[in-house]
Amino acid sequence: MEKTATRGRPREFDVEQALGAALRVFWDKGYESASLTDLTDAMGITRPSLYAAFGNKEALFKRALDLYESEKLNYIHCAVTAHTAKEVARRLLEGAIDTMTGECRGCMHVTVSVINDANSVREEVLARSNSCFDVITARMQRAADEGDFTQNTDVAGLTRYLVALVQGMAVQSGQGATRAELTQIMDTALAQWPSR
Amino acid sequence: MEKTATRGRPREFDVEQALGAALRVFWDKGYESASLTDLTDAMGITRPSLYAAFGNKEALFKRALDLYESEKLNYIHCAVTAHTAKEVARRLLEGAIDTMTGECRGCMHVTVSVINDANSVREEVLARSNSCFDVITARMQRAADEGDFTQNTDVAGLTRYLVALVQGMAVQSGQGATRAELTQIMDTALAQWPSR
DNA sequence: TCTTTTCCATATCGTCCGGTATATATGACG
DNA sequence: CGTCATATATACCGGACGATATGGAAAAGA
Repeated sequence: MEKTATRGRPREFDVEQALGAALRVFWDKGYESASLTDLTDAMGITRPSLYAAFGNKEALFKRALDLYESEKLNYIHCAVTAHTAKEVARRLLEGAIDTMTGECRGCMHVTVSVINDANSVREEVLARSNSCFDVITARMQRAADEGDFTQNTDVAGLTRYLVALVQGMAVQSGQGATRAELTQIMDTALAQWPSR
Repeated sequence: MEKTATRGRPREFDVEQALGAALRVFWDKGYESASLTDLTDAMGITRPSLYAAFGNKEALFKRALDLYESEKLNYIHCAVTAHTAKEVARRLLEGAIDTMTGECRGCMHVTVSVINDANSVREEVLARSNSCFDVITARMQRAADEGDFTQNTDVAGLTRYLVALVQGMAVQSGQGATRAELTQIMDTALAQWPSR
């Protein structure tokens, strides 16, 4: 999609690196609270360079969101390949902990969607958040069909429950919880999981 | 604390009612995203009236936070009076659902604390959030001392787990989850609870 | 009624916001 | 080298932000 224009003065900064820096800012502050000054400072570029490379703040955010999902939420698609529902849950919670104790705290979907602001970006994040939910629901439904649960289990409820745990860990992580404390949550949940 | 000055022209609006309106705005939008225009529109007063009655935006927020805790989070102090740990959990989750499906969605503590902004108000909210956590921890520790759990239970972990569920429900509620969907989460959690 | 006190309405302050116009620097191509 | 296309740097735009100065309206006390 990027034009490989050789004509003219070449760009002095690395677009992917700048995008990574922008992601970290949005991840921390959400959309509205991340100012252009925050962004350009973190990206090490000037305002006109940002607009030339990405269009505007909203387009930059969507690019950052794509990067977030492909690099930071890939653990979800990885987790659903596990062979049992409990192993799916374990990998989901572990993946969440790894992501949330890495370069930034919390979850970008949560951070952006929690504020009931009428900004255009929230709808996009909600849709993507629901998409993650659907992936897990489908996997849990398969587990139910395969007789993976010890008792009659409400699949939608169990999925919502699992996602709520991840979102709760995101909140606590953003509030300063350590990796050990997040692991306590995971261990407590897995000790109660309704299947082998 | 309010001066009962009979001298001069009396105030034309009801302070408590205006405070309730301000609470709903902060509850929806958090601190920074709630503009003075949002607030005065909802409160039905003008800017100078707001400043005369409450001092400034930050002071108004703290007053609203007090109101939120005394009117909306009282279910926590009510829940910990239950006789078993499981009943405590049930009342906590039920109270959370009731609060989050009332006049506003989500949890004000969550909304304000997820944004990693350096504003002065966040620290206050984090402290109060931790205070809620401590109340539940103390109750769960008592339950453990009274032999309330079926297996050896990590009290801090179980508390974090329970709080994570409430916070996750807050996130989903803010994302549009219905009361029935939140109840699914509660039912799933209680069906697995590690005690009678 | 007159003074005092406080409230309300309007208009405005300085600052930061997202976004851009203008001018200059730099490198590819002929 | 000269030309052209594009990047960068500076300074700026209109608008929204939190907060206030100012002036008139209204009610209590003398």
